[in-house]
Amino acid sequence: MSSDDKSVVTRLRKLISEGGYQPGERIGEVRVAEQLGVSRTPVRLAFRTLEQEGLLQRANKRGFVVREFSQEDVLCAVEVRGALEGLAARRLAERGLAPAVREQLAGCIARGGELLGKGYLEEGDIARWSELNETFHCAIVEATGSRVIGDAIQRNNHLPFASADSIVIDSAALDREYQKLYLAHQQHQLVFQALQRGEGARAEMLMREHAYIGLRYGALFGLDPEPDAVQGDP
Amino acid sequence: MSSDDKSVVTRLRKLISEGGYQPGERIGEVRVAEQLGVSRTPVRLAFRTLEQEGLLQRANKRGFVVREFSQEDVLCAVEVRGALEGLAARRLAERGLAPAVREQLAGCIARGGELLGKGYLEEGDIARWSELNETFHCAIVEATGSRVIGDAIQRNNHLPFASADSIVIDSAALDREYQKLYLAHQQHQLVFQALQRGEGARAEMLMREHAYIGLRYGALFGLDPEPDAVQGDP
DNA sequence: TTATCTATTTTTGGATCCAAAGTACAGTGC
DNA sequence: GCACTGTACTTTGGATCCAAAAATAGATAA
Repeated sequence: MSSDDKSVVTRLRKLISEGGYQPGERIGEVRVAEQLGVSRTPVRLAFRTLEQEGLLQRANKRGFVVREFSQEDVLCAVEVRGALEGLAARRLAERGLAPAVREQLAGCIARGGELLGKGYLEEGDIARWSELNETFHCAIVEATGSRVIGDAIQRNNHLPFASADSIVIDSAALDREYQKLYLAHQQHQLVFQALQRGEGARAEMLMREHAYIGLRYGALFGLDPEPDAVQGDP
Repeated sequence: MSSDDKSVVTRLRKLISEGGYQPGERIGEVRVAEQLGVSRTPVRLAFRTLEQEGLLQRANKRGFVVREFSQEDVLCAVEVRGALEGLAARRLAERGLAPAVREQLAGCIARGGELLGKGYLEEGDIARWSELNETFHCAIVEATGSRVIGDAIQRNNHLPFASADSIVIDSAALDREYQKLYLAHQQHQLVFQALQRGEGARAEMLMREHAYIGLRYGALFGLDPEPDAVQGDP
């Protein structure tokens, strides 16, 4: 009753990640069902999905608790993504870029250059970057052909702060965020270069390093010296 | 009715991987429910879990189909495991081996040496190797501390032919399988050496290469020149 | 003869009901 | 006063029921 008809899994995921339930807290079916205005059945289904995604954890033979993520876990998730996207990039470089993919990646980079060419960042730019960044990363993964790597990345991305577009946060320091995005843009260009030249190892390593951008690159520009937000809202 | 009380997910996973349902085939709730002697509810729950694991795939807005895996998919899954276990090994090497872990790994290697020391392979040896191999790999992953990498590997392992102990098959050519296992044993020793010395990059690369052993090493010993079993029955 | 529209049937998704397992609380005995 | 046990309540898991959506088959018209 209380909201739109987005899938229960999505809504519950959001509910958890926005702090509706604290990490480590027990999460009950009935309460969630009431909160989402549905019966217990879809909630139970969603619990299983979220368990597999790693957001929920089976409590001692009895129900689920919200999984808590340490700094270490977030780092691991980022490194996992780096490893997997690196793998995808290497495979793509080794097999050669299909023209369509080449086009798509070039398009992303062109749009990125446009976006950052004016030398500063506006409010809407963040969303635009996020979108093209997403497209860039997805294009590389999808070009792998097989869904196996993509699925692995997808599952990992459900963990908090693991996905590729959990970068820009501090919209009060847009000037410094600009520098970070510019560096990201340059890394995209380098990855693209390596992919075009068939430099598999280089593409892989660039992609792996690129994964750290949301986690370790803030320090370069005086941003978030110690990021301590672990789960949930920006 | 028709079987023991193992979890529905496990039984259904086995049912699928043993060819009860063909890859690409639509899988219906009612039929599975009847086959397993349970109601539709637990089957629906299991479907969601298996969907996340990648064994099932949503048919366009209507039910599920059994996912089909190409040779390419199997290769991808193996490479994903290599990338992730490599990551785990690197982290472990960089952080140093805790004495307990060192002990456990050394134990695995000692048992492996014992097993292969006699120069040939007996029937029960395969199960023994499988068990110690499992222990070795798990120990490295678990020593990472964070569950994130372990979960990612675990999920990947549910894909057919992806897990670390899908190696030995041909029990009619035990002599040649012996050579493969011996090479695996040597690789374990090298990984252990690298871990002890804190050689992160080496440990990672060794582990990545080691992942191929179930897929590409048969050719060295005149085994399975073209493995074409993909999903399910031999 | 074929294509399209409609009706029936099949099947999934959601809600409710029932049983079983676990937990908490209270009472009693040592 | 503390511990143990029994009972009641909470909560999950499984089964059944109902509705809605899609597929299939049939019929009619072009």
